[in-house]
Amino acid sequence: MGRKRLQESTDGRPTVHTVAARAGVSIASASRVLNGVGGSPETIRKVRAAAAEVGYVPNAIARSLQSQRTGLVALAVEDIGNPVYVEMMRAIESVVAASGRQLLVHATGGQIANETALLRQLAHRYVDGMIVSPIRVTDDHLAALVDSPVPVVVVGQLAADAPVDNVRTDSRTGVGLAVDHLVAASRRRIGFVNGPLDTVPGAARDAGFRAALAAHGIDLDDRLVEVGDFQYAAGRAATERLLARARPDALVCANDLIAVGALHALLVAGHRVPEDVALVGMDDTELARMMFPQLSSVSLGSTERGRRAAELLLQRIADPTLPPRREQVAPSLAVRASSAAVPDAAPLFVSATGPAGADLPTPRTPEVTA
Amino acid sequence: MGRKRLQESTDGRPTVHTVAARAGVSIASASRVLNGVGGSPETIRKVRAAAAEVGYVPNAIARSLQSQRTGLVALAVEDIGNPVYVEMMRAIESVVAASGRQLLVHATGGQIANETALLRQLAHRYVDGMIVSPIRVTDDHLAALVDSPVPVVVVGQLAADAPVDNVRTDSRTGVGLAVDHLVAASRRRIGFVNGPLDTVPGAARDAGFRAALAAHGIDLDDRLVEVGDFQYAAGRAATERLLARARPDALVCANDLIAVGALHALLVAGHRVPEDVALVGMDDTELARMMFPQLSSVSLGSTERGRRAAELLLQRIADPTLPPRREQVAPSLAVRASSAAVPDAAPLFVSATGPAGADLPTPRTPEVTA
DNA sequence: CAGACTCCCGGAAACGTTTACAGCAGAGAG
DNA sequence: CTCTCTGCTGTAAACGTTTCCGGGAGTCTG
Repeated sequence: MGRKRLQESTDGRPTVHTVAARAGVSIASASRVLNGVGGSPETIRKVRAAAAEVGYVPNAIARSLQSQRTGLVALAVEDIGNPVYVEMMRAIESVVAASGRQLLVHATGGQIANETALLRQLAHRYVDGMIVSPIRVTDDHLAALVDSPVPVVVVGQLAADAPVDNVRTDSRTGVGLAVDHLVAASRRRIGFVNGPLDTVPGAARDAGFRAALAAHGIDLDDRLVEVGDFQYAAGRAATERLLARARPDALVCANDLIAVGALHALLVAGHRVPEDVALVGMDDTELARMMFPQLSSVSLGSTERGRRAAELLLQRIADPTLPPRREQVAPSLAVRASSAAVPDAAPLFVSATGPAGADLPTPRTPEVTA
Repeated sequence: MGRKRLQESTDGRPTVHTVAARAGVSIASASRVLNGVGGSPETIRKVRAAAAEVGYVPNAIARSLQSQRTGLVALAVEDIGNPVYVEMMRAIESVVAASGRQLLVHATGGQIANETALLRQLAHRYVDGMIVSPIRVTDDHLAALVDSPVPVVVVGQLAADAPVDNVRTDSRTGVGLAVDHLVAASRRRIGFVNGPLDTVPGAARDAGFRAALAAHGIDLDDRLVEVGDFQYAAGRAATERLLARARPDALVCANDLIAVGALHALLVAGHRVPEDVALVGMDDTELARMMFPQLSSVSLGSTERGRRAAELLLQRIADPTLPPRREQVAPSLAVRASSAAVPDAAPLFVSATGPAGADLPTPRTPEVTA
């Protein structure tokens, strides 16, 4: 038997050397066969057999070191519990998988240190590229993005001159759609439950809300504005605070999680939705359709943004010399039962009536692209 | 300037060679300084300066090839949109992060081919270990798990003799808790909305439901059992089918997503929850608390299972010779408004009454560990 | 002042793979 | 029969890092 220089046969996993020795060929031939390129029938047979016998499995890291690519793409979002990121992830995944790569998701928990550390660490070549959707952006952060060793695409607002591929939407305008819709439905005491103002989306949505009210000549009543986290619990608590001091006839929420919290707070407090208070969320996630009544929501095109981000990333991986590009996805409004303008005689929120026809007032996702 | 043998200064990224040459030291010294081990003050200064000047960033892949560890741990679940996995992920993440590693999440989409492929591919050393929660397990699958080149921990039911670290719960018993609770509340026409029977959890829950009814001497009415996916839409559709042919006074759902779908179907059909139909979900996720009324739910200890799985994995990574271990987490029942036994005079599902005290009937997660 | 000890340094090997290159045998063409 | 071409093979270099090891300089001890 050719036992010339086998690797540690004691515990080490088999390498291409092991297979080559066992098959009685050189490592070059073994590698070629294992990669399906070249090799005589006899060699192929011997190598295949040897590989199977020792249970050879190639070391992807060594391969990557050689090929300079890992076939992995990462997505970093702050909170994987937010369904909007799930939708985005699904869109990205389908594009990425189609290119033969795999998608890895990393939750940063929103801590900025975490996110920069991730960028500096993960991007140190473990992945071929990365899509990141930061909710806070510092200069430090931006610097890490710009001189990342691997291609990065940012989903979300970014400084106009940042030399980074960027897919954005206009949530400022998005909030405007919600306000327009509510005003058209004769609501005037429109409240707003927002996320933290020191975040990029929080700030944009606040600006959008103020601008929209102004455009309709409505004075902003500060008691109708509350701020919390972009989470369910915070949304519910913020709404409770708001309801304790004001009497809105409509509520715009900065995302669907907050809107669900608001809905809960409203119902617990005995308000009818939409009769007493109309409710509009944002992001138009599956969650909005899961509620009863179903929630109107401003779509920021998460799926579309995810798809485009993935495409930008793949293109940049293919050609790193491309100039930075920026794409924009327009918001739209999905009107559902939680804000449908209905006559008082036909309340949408039925609780103890007959079954027949009760489903009617809950329209199936009528998309009003305003 | 010592321009002896710099790497391709044209486009290639700086390597430790670049830094060493620029600092006028050997690559060994450069590496030592960059790793913070050894080096004279002067050398340290020179290397640090050189590294900063060229913007050196270590190649993690090369480092991993040498050290045989990547510092990455993967979690593979079928559907990242299911909040139960989000909870599990959070628990795992906190343990993994504490060990200085990073967690990557991969959604398999439930396709078994996908999952085995992932195992065979990702586990080819890109990660130091992997936690996987399969909902279907074939022999092929099991084989891939057993001779995975990296440590694997399975969350979920597995053949008793499978030599794989395993954290499980007893969802069979869990369903029993729900049925016991409903029977105690004088419900007798108890329906069941399950996931696919060819999945491990689906089969276990089906068995649990039948056993529990039998234990209470209740004959199973097949019209009260429906099957769909473990998803919201499927749960809603399945419940609609069930309601079209039967008249349950309680519904047990195989997970919270299904339960939310069932709630929607019930409310749309005009049934009051819990007066007309009591509802119990499973997994006790955040989603259950987000609903109105809040859903009772059988906790399968997702957080606990995630934590334990992560600990098992870290221990196995530290010592791969450990014998396979199996841990079990007991289910418990969280009773909330959707199944609270209340006198008819004080309906839980208030829809248009005053605000004061209306929150009372919605208890804050009273854990009844039966 | 000699010896032992400490500290730092550079050369070289190693991790496991892919691949450029050259050698070699066999086959077909002239 | 010789020349060329084709197809396969093995040697060795490369990817970028860490680390073992031997050597040299300096310091402390006796």
